[in-house]
Parts: sequence; C-alpha cells; structure tokens
Amino acid sequence: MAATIRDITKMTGLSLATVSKYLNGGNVLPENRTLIEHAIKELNYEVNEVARGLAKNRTKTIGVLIHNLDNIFAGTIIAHIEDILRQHDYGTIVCDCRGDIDLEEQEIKFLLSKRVDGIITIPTSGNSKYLDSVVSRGIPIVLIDRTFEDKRFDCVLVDNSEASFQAVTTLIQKGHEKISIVCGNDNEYTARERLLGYYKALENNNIKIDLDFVKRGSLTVEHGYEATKSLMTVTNRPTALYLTNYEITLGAIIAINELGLSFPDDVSIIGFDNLMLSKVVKPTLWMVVQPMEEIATSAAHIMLKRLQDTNQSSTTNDTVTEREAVRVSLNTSLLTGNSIKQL
Amino acid sequence: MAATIRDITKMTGLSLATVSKYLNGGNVLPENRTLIEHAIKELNYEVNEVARGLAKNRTKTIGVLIHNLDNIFAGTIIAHIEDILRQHDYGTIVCDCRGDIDLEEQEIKFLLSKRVDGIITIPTSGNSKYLDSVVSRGIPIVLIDRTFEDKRFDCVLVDNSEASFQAVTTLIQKGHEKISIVCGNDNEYTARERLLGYYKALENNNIKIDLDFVKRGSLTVEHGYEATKSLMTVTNRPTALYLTNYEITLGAIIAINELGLSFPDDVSIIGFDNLMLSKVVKPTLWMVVQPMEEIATSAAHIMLKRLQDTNQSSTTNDTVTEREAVRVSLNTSLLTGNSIKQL
DNA sequence: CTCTTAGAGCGAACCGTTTCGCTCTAAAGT
DNA sequence: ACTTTAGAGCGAAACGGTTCGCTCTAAGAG
Repeated sequence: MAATIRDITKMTGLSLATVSKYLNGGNVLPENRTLIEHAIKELNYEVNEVARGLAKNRTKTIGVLIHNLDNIFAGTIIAHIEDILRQHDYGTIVCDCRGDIDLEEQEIKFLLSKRVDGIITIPTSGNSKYLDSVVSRGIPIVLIDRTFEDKRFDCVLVDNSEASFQAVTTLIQKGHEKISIVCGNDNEYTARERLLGYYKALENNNIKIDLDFVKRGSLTVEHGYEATKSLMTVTNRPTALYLTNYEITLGAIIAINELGLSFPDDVSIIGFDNLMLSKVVKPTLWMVVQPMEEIATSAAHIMLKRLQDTNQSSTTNDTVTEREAVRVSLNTSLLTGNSIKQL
Repeated sequence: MAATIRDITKMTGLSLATVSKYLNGGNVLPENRTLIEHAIKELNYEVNEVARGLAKNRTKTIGVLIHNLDNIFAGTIIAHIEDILRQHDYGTIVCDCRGDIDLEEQEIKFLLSKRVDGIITIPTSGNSKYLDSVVSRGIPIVLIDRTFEDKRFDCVLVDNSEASFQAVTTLIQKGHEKISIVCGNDNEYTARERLLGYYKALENNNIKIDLDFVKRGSLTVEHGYEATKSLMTVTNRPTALYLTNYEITLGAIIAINELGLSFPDDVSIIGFDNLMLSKVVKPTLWMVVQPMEEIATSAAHIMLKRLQDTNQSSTTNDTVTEREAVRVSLNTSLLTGNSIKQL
C-alpha cells in the first residue's frame, strides 16, 4: 500500500543505497536530490520506522515507568519528558506500576520486549536487581526521585533532606517545638531523606525527638488522614504538622476539617508538592515545592545524552569507556503562606 | 548479541518455519516442543517485536493524544487505558498537544511515523480533517470526551447536557434563580453541550436567561478567576455559580477567597470534575463528576475490538464491511456537599 | 598530459521475523 | 494391502530499510 524506498528507485532510476543515503542526510548530486525529492512528494513516501528500526537495531522509543500516573507529579513529569523526547523524534511509552513491585518487574520486561532504546523511571522497589536485564542489554536508564544504594545509575533527585531541614527549621523559628512529621516508610529513599532532614533540624535546635510525633506509613491520603486524626485526638498534641508528600497533605487537611479544627489556630502545617492546593485552601498553605519541570527536563536531557553516546560508541569501536553515573541534585523551594502560627 | 530464531534452529535442528510456528501457537510434535522450549530457556531467547512488526505490519502500539497530560482527567484516563492495553500486549505512546491545533496535527503525523496500530484521542481541533491521513491508512481511531459533526469516528462521551441540566435544576430547586454559568467557548463541543443543559434547566422552570450571567472563555484557572471576580463585583450579582470544568472551578474558588467572600453564605456553587477538591475544601463542594475510569476502559475496549476486526478482515478477504461508528454515552453523577444555600 | 584522489553511485548482504506452498510420514479408511 | 488424507516440517521469498566495500568519474596537483 504505502510507498517504499524501492518505488523511489524505480521512479528515479537510482539505487537503493543512494536513496537511503539521501534519506539519512548523505551527499547526493544536486540533480539526483531534486529527482528523489520529487519522487518522495509524488509517491507520498514516508520512511518506515519499523524497518529502519530492525536494520539499525533501535526504535526511537523510550519507556517511562512510573507509579500512579494519575497524580500531578507523574503527569507533570511525563508531560515535560514527552515534550523534549518528541522534539528529538523519540516516542514515549508509558507504564504505571501502581507502586507494585511485581508489576514493576513485569513492566520492565514488557518495555524490553517493545525494544525501547532507554528507560526513565521512578523506582518502586528498593532493590535494583530487577533492572539487571536492562543493564545487560546496554540500555540506558535514568532514575527520577529515588535512587539505589549501588550508585550505578544516572539519577535526578531533589535534596529531600535539605528541603525538610528548611521546612522544620521554619517551624522552629516561629516558636514550635512539638512538631510532628507524617512520612513514608523507611524502605523508601525519599521518606528516609525527608525524615533525616527533620531530625537534623530538631537536633540543630536542641529539641528532643519525640517518637510519638513520627508517623510512618504509606504515601497515601489514608495515611495522612489516619495519622493526623490519631495525632490530634490525644492529650499530647503537636503544635505543628510537617506533611511530607502530596497525598499525605491532602489526607491531613481532610482530617483537620472533619475534626472541626482549623489551621493555623489549632495546629500549624507545612505541606508538600501541592501547588494548586496551596492556592485554593484558605488560609493559604506553606508548602515545599519540587521543581518538577526541571526534574523532567533534566532526566530527558541525560537520557538523550546517553543515547547519543551509545550511538557513537557503536560506530567508533574503541574500548567501552563506561562513564560514571551522573547524579543531578536539584533544590526545592519553600512557598510561604498563612498556615503557620507564631507562638 | 541477543539470541535469534536462527540460534534456536541451530540448537534444535529444526527449521525457521517450524520454530516460528511454535512461537505463534501452532502445532509441533511434543518432542520438538520440548526441544524448542529447552533451547529458548537455554539461550534466553525473546521474540524481537520489531522484526515481527515488520513482517506482520503492525507494532502492537497505540498512540494516545491528549491535551494537558498534567491534569487529573488526562492522568486518570491514561492510567486506565495503559492498564488495559498492556494486558493485551499493546504499548501506549503518549503525546500532549497542550491544546494547540497545529501541534495536534503534527503529533498525529508523529504517531503515524511511529507506525502505531491505533489512536485514542481527545480532539482539540473542531475540524476532523487532520485525521484524514489516519483514516486513509486504515488505522482505527477512538475519540474521548469530544466528537465532530461528521459521525465517522467511534467515540466515548458523557451526557454533558444532562449533567448540566441536573446541576442547574438542583440549584433552582433550592430556590436560586440568578444562576451564572462559567463555561468554555462555543467552538468546543463539551462547552456547547454544558451550556445547552443550563439553558434547558432555566427554560424548564420559566426563568428568563440573563446573558450577563453566561461567561464564556478558555477552560483555564484564569478564566474561572476573572469571570468570578467580574460577576461578584457588580451590583447585579448571581446567587449561585455553576462552574463547568476543573480549572474553572479552581479559579472561581481562588477568586471567592480573595474577595473575602465565602460559600454558601455569599454565593452557592457547583463545581466540576474535581473530586479531590470536593473533599478538601471547606465546606464540601457540590460537584458534577465524570466516570473517568469507565470512560477510559470503554475507549480501550472499543479500540481492542477494532484492532481485532482489522486483523480478521485482513485474513478473511471479504468485502470491507465498514461497521458503523460506535458511540458510547455515559452518565455523570452529582456529588452532594454543603456549598449550596437553601434560599 | 599523466597521476592522484575525493566522493557519488551501486550491488549485495543483512537485520529477525512470518508465511506460502510444497514434501513427507504415518494413521485412518476400505 | 493399497489408497487417502491430516498435519508436521521445510525452503525460500518476502517485509522495508541500512551499510560495507567496490567501481567509476572528474577535478586538482605536479
């Protein structure tokens, strides 16, 4: 049905090799160039990327594996990654593992079977073994948001510890000492880092750590909700809550509302990641915000760089100068609001 | 590097054709079956989907083209589409046209160059001409959320007019007559339908239409914000606002907050699509909610059906019984809250 | 005027599958 | 015992590109 390169050779009298050379930006005689371009227009020819992919052993396709596509963090990340990749002619295949380790491993296999040229992912598992098959195929990987003990992968992170430190220090400066943190479990990289910053800030101000104020759990609305309810319905209440992700922040606000309490009068709060929420909730929220767009563009650019490298190293056949893994660390910012009471 | 079918023939002594037949579920002698399966395990063989795609002229890949991936509607839709497609071994390539008609056309071309087997899209353009090239290639299309005058495409819609009718009727039943609608422009299908339902509800109750209360504009936070400010700062204020999408709802709430007003005391409101907001805002919001998961699964299933059909019609070479376009219409629901005052 | 050389063009092999139509074997039918 | 016949196996030709290494031409060097 669709025209092929062979139709062009027939129309122009040139050979396969020459037409192919033209299509790949090689030099051809001006007269032949005209001939080919005319034929392409006439036949409505378009390169078959599948055939090209077979010959070149690449698909111009990147896999993006993320948990919970249906949240703003994931959506923003994907939107920006897709934008940059497409401009370089790469397609973006998305997968959502919904925070399930087994599904994550399965989807990596799926992406490999689709022969993606690279994978960008927010890892769910704490152990990088499931990525071995990707590494052994020489497919570049870029991690976002989380990383592994072994430093073998490129990654784009934010300084979670520093973000927490700033947030909690702010609370302390406003006179708070009974500060609670609602965070993820210790097996999650970001949760550990955010907790670390919390500890640091307290220690830095000689405030003793009260473990009743550390509420670990899943990164869900439910956890934020339950933790807040249990914190606010005992006699030894915190005066401030540090809520360490989007869903937790949401759950906490719902709980506060349901309890008939209000911030900042009954309790001060700093939330996380929920830029929209910060505008729409009254009074406005203090908020730690991550540079999501920068995270995405940074990851995409690292990936493009790696792809370029592997292309070159396949032509120039020198020793595989396995470059060090790149590690980009970005800064969060602290959005001011009216959700903290000066004590 | 990776094992191919030929490696298996060498190891088993069988022919290419036989191994291929096995891989595609054909019958082989039990002893040969064992032989092949052993070789596959031994060699760590995996089908090269690119080569297969070339031979079969399909990629097992679907393009999903949507505006603004970074909102919850898009995220939820994509998450569920991806889930279903992957279970049928289809990859999901996403594209975000950001509501730009030119970009939309460009991205359709991009998806075609990636040789997707089908396209699911929320159209941005009001004219379906940019999809002609897809149709002429015989690639199935499923529209979500919006449709075109010509009924040539499968589509999954919600009954926007009915949704508006219910929402506005509810306001009227609670004693409101001065009801304003903040909606999209007339060139958008959903905006027209939602406005239609609003008119119907008013007429149905013999309330005369006040065009000052119809605020058309873009589907953005800004429009919601500006419209609300202008509505609430004149003498002839509405007593209720019907906010016809997620962003507009957001903008309106911000505006109300900034004006120092509060709902439902100063003005009653019904929002749209913002399930999360409905929980977190105090008092809780009345809200029109779309069955997003159902929309996505429905679209994915229609697509799978079409793909199956085209597969069959390519084997059985009978006349192309071009089936009628499918049109699925789903119902919205009205979430009750405390944002409407009984007059 | 001859020799060198850059670079355009070409033929053929290759990428890893599928598939058509043929051969061959062995069980079933008479 | 002889003929059908079902169905497993096979060879070879696609699918639509890229690429290696060769030939050939014509411009530039001496």
